Amino acid sequence: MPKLVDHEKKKKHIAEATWRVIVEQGMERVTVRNIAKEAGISLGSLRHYFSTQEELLSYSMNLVKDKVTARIMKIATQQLPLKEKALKMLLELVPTDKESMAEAEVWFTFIAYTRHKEQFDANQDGVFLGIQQLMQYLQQYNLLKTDIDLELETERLYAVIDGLALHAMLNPKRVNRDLAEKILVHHLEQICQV
Amino acid sequence: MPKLVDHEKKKKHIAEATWRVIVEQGMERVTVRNIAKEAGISLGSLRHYFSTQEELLSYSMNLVKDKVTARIMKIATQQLPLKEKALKMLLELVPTDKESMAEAEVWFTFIAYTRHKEQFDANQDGVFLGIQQLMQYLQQYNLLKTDIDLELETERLYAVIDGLALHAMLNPKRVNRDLAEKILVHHLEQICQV
DNA sequence: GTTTTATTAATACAACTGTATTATAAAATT
DNA sequence: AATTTTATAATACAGTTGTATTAATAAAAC
Repeated sequence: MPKLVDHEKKKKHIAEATWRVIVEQGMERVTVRNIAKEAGISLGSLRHYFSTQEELLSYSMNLVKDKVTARIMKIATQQLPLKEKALKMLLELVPTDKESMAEAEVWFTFIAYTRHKEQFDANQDGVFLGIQQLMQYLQQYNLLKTDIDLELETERLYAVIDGLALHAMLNPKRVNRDLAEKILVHHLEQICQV
Repeated sequence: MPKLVDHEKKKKHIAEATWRVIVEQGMERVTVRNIAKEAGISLGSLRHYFSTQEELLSYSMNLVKDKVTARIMKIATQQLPLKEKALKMLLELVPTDKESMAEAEVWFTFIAYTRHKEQFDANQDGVFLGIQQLMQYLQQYNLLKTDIDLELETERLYAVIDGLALHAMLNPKRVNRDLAEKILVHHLEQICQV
C-alpha cells in the first residue's frame, strides 16, 4: 500500500507557506509556483493536495479564522472576572506580536481579495457577531452603564477594534500593545459601570 | 504643429478608469489592457501617458488622496462652529455614498498593494496627521474635556474613523450615514466639554 | 496644401499564470 | 520480493501579463 503522508498536516504546512508569501510578498505574488517553492515542494505535489488555487486560498483563509477563533475561545473558557475577560478577548483581536500581525495581514489581504469573488463566502462578520455577543453578555450581567445605546456602542467598539487592528498592522511601532491596551481599558471604562 | 490634447485631463480620465476597475473587478484585474479598455483607448495610447504600470498606479492613488484632501479642506475653510466643523470633517472620512465608497475601496486596495512595494512611498499617515491636528486645535480652543489624555484620545478617534470607514465600505447597509453620524456625535460628546 | 509632430493602433515578445498530463519514486501489504 | 497504491516530479500548454516596436492617423502652423 501507499506511502502514507498526514494529509491534514501537509495541507497546513502549505497553508502556512501561503501566509508567508502573502505577508512577505503580497497577494499579487500568491501563485501556485511561489507557494510550492516557499513550502519546499514541487508544483505537482501542491496540486496533489489542492487541485485548484481557489481551494488553496479558501483553506488558508479558513485556517487563519480557526486559529484566531481558537485563541479567543481559550480565553472565553478561562475563569476570570467578566470585564477582565472581555478586555483580554478584545486585545486578542489587535495584532501586537509577529504571529498575530501575520494573521491580520492575511486576513485583510483576503478581505480585499475576496470582495470581488462571489465564489468565496467572505464570512467577514465573525468578529462583529462576537463583539455583539460580548456586549449583550456584559449588559445581561449589569456591567454596562444603564443609559447607553447598545447597538451604537457595539458598532463603536467594533470600529475601535478593527481600526486599532488596522493601525497596529500598518504602524506597529506607534500602535503597540501598551497603547492598544490603554485605549481599550479606557474605552471599556466609558461604557461600563464603575 | 501638433494636435494638442489636455494632458492632465486625459491622465485623470485614465486614472478614473483605473478606479473603476479596482472597485468593480479588484486589484488583480488591474492590468494595462483592462484599464485601457475601461478608458476606451488603446494600449499604445495609454502607454503614451503612462510609460509604466507603476507610474499609472502612483498617479491614480495620488489623485484619490488629492480629491479627499480637497473635500476636507473645503469644509475646513467654511465659517462654522468648531465642533460642528470637526464633525463634518470627520464624517467626510467615512464613505457613505457611491463616490466616497469607491474612493475608500481604492484607498484600502492600494494600501494593501503598496505595503510590499518600497518603490511607492506609501504616505498612509495623512489622515492620522489630520486628526492629530484637529484634536490639538480643539484643545487649544478649550473645547476638549480637561482631564483627557490627548495622545490616547487621538489614537482612539483615529481608530473609530478608520474602523467605521472600513465597515461602511464592507457593509454599507448596516453602517450607513445615519449610524456613522450618530456614533461620531456621541464620540465627540464624550471627549468634548459640555 | 504641405509640413511637422502628437497621438493612436497593431503587432510582437519574453516572462509568467493556472491547470493538465505523464512518468518516476516510495512505502505498505501480500 | 512482488504488487499495489499514493506521493512527487517533470514537462507541456494555452492564456495573460508588462513592455517594446512599428506603422498609421490626426491636427495645427506655415
